[in-house]
Amino acid sequence: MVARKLVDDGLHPCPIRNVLDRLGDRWSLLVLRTLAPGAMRFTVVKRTIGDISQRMLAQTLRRLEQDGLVTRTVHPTIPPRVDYALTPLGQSLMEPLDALVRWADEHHGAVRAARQAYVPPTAEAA
Amino acid sequence: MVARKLVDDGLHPCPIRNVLDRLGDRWSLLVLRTLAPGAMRFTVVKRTIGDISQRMLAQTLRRLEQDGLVTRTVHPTIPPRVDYALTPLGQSLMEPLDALVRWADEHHGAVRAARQAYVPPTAEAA
DNA sequence: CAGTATCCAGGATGATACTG
DNA sequence: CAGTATCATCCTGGATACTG
Repeated sequence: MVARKLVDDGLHPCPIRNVLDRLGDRWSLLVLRTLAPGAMRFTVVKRTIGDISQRMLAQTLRRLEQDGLVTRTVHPTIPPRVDYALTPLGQSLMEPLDALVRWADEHHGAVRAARQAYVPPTAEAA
Repeated sequence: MVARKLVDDGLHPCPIRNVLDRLGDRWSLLVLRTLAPGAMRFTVVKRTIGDISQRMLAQTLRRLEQDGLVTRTVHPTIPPRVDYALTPLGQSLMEPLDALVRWADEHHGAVRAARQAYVPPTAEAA
């Protein structure tokens, strides 16, 4: 989802779409899952995901924090150190999320196969 | 997810991201859920969702069909009639999907509250 | 009815550079 | 280290018009 301003008030009339739209961006779910094992520093999250830009990670973490899914803890040291962790709310999301991931894991074979076998409707020239 | 070409080969190295990226667009999950009760005509799906354009619905249905989640049945009548329905694979997705929706339904209150209470880090001028 | 083709705007994302 | 600011890009999705 995507073109709709993801950063807006998040006030889609339908509460489900309201929440799901946020998780539907490219990184939220991934970041959430990365944090699942426990608190982690900014850089570690970045390295773990690999192909996320500093900008996107910061932005995503902000939104997750804003939604109450993640906490941000600043350690006043030099160099600075900031830890991110799931809140109880964030952890409660892990369960349904894991279920979805499990589905993806179990069925991606079928999906790939379907994509392979797919013949566009236009070719109905039988 | 979003900026990445959703229509690409869908060959993200990680199978989970590969599948999830597809479902992460603005309409897929919604269309899937709309079809959950049973086969439905194009127009009915469109009306049920309400705020989806003809273009987006057609495109979304195509992708779902391509991924083996939905079937497309053409009745050679005039005017034409096309029914869409979930495949067994599509139905198997309903379960984890419902779990996610249930989560959203149960916790959107908490999320909204968090958004309300949120104070951006910059304001740390205590 | 069920789509497809085209045009267009907004926005999500990435790269780069700079700061505390 | 942990960000923020800015710039450029290119995708997503809406609107509209046309077809079988």
